[in-house]
Amino acid sequence: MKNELLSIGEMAKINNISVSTLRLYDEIGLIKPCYIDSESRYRYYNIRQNARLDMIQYMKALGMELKEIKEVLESGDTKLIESILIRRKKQVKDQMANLNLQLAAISRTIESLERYRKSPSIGTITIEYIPHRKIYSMPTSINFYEYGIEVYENELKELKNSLIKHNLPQIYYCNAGTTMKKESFLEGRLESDEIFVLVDDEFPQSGNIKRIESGMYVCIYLDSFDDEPEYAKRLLEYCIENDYKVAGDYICEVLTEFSVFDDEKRGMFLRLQVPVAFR
Amino acid sequence: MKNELLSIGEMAKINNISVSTLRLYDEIGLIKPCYIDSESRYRYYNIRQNARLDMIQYMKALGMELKEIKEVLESGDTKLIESILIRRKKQVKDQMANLNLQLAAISRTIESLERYRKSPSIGTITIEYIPHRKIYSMPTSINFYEYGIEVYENELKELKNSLIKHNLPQIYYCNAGTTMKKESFLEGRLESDEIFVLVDDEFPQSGNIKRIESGMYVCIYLDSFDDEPEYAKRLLEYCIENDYKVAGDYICEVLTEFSVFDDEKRGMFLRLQVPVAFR
DNA sequence: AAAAACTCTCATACAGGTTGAGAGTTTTAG
DNA sequence: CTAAAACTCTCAACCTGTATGAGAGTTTTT
Repeated sequence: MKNELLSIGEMAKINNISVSTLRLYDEIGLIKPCYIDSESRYRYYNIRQNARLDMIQYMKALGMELKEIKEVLESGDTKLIESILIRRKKQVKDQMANLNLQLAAISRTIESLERYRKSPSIGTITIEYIPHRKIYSMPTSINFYEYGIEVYENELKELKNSLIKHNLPQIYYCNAGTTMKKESFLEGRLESDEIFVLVDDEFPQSGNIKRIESGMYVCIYLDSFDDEPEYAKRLLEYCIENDYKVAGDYICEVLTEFSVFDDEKRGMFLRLQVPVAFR
Repeated sequence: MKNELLSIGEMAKINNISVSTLRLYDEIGLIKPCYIDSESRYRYYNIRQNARLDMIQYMKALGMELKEIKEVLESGDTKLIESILIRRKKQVKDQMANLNLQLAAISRTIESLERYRKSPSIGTITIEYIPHRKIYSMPTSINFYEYGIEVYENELKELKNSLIKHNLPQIYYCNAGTTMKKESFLEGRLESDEIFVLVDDEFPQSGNIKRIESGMYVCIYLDSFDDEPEYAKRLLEYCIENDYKVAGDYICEVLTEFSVFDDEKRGMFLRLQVPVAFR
């Protein structure tokens, strides 16, 4: 080692960086060794070059790309740095907003899984208080009860595309459901009305957002769409037998949907529900 | 197109995903087309497969890796999903903490640049109120005024390594500085005392953190370390001439450091300062 | 002078795709 | 029915910011 000159390994060590990273930076011209032995091709650095390397690491910590860093270092233009930083600031904010959504979605999913494990067995009928909910919904264009799962899938796709088109976070797309008018339900006709996804309070307000009021609901649990007609019937019968007055529209809510068990069918856990009033 | 079957392009379109991504998912076994024409090798999907694709996209939105998603889908174990989600939750939180630091650092840097542009010309002497500051500092092991920039660089490196060793965010490493005892300054001896980086209030408390009190400071601006001795002398002379009583230790503060203009020297903007009391 | 430690170049791998070439297949228009 | 348009196939390369490793050469230490 010549006086004042640092080998690549030394330079790497004092800067807490790897040797290969230094070689990469040399290659792309971010920071070139101040001397290269013409015979051995060994790279040698001067300790003064730390300043530049610090700057590189600092900009990297700010989340800038190597390309941008190079550009900035080459131009020597503080205006350019600033504009990149301002852009970056926005990026970071977006990322944070995104992570917040993710976090909320993860929590919801974990809760959903817990509920799945603790949920009553298929066919159980309960009378429960359900807090108010917000939904993002669209009217169904076809009554999918008549046409089967394919049509339902299509409607769901459209709902999803609508989310995308309005630039809304798709991450909510997990707890979905459909509604049916009270009248249809009471008359035993299966006529889909709306399809929706549940959203939480942070969801941006928009035209398609509705609120489902809190209240007492009579519910029945099941695990397949195929069984919906039969279980809806049971639900209605139960209401009549027990003299509950149906007070609002019928909802078929997907509590948990983990299609991990089967490739073709939605692995589901559903709760059919109607709000009731006590006379 | 056969009835009920979707070509890869159609499947891609209704799921807002690219054709090549679908091919990739096929290749890694995430989702296989339900039918492949044995002659043309064209992939065909069933609309029911949307369920699985939805799940994949949902998990992706949760920040899971494709590998993890595959694992989960193959195992069909909700416990596994949950453990991955819990791990992921922690990751997301860490990332957010990181982004918060980044955001603060970016803001500081933008401010720093603004200050740089608006700063007085070299040699200007000012008397200003400076709010209190927090620093992360280490005593200098050698008086680098005697040995020059290389030694300073080394000290700075050690400070940085100390940050890393204590697992502290390196992102603060931008506004650095050194201090000198009041007595040394008054006697015109250049003797370095401490080297530091400025940190903000969110910085984790630790043994090396000190507070520099707010107050009135006499300051002189310059743009190179090399000029420090001369400008420190001028600062002292100014204090004496104007009968300001030096009330504390001397600080050499790096306001802006953008070594974009030169490979070898720190492109700097410095402010030498001493707190003063009015008699 | 030998051994240990270091460095060189070149190649490969990672994730999660995107892009493109060149060939073959299906659908549509006339 | 045929030609053109649109689609799809495979295979390969590219992106970022490194990490890892092979095999050869160089420097430092013993």
